[in-house]
Amino acid sequence: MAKQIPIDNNIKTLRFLTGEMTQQELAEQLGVTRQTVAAIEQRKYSPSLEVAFKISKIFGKSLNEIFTYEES
Amino acid sequence: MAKQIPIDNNIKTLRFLTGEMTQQELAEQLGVTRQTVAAIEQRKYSPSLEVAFKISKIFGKSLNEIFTYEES
DNA sequence: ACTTTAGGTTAAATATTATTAACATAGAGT
DNA sequence: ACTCTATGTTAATAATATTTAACCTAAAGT
Repeated sequence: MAKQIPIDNNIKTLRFLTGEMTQQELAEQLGVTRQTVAAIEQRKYSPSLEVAFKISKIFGKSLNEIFTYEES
Repeated sequence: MAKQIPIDNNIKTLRFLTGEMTQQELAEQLGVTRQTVAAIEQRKYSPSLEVAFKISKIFGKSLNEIFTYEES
């Protein structure tokens, strides 16, 4: 199990609430690769603010509704 | 004038609304350097989500109250 | 059994963000 | 005029995010 970063997200849940959207479809809308979406969902690393904003826009949620910062 | 990234912020304003906080003081609270704070304020690049969350916490504002994404 | 699709995972390369040190300017205070 | 303090700026480097390609498994459809 690889190390996780301290920022959690509910992208995976939101994908399924949005018509069974696949990682691939989300990636295309974001302009990133499928592996990047997978890595973000698994908290391998946190996305750039720009990608975070695009995700936020796609799901119609505020940044804070999607991402949460877990204090160490 | 160097290129600007598409994410705006009002960190500079918030610093002054918070007891004349300097870039140096903010940088120390964030655990980054003064130059990083200066670069972010001038939109040289957007901060990592983690740094963005720390800024958000220091000023007691949501991410969307501090950062805005400007559509191209 | 075969094929397709979704997703997990890894390694190596590239792009972007952040650090450090240095030098510059402008304003305030003495 | 001199001295701080805050800030802007640049170059080189380090750290992190993202890409690309590859291989793997599981589930569903045929």
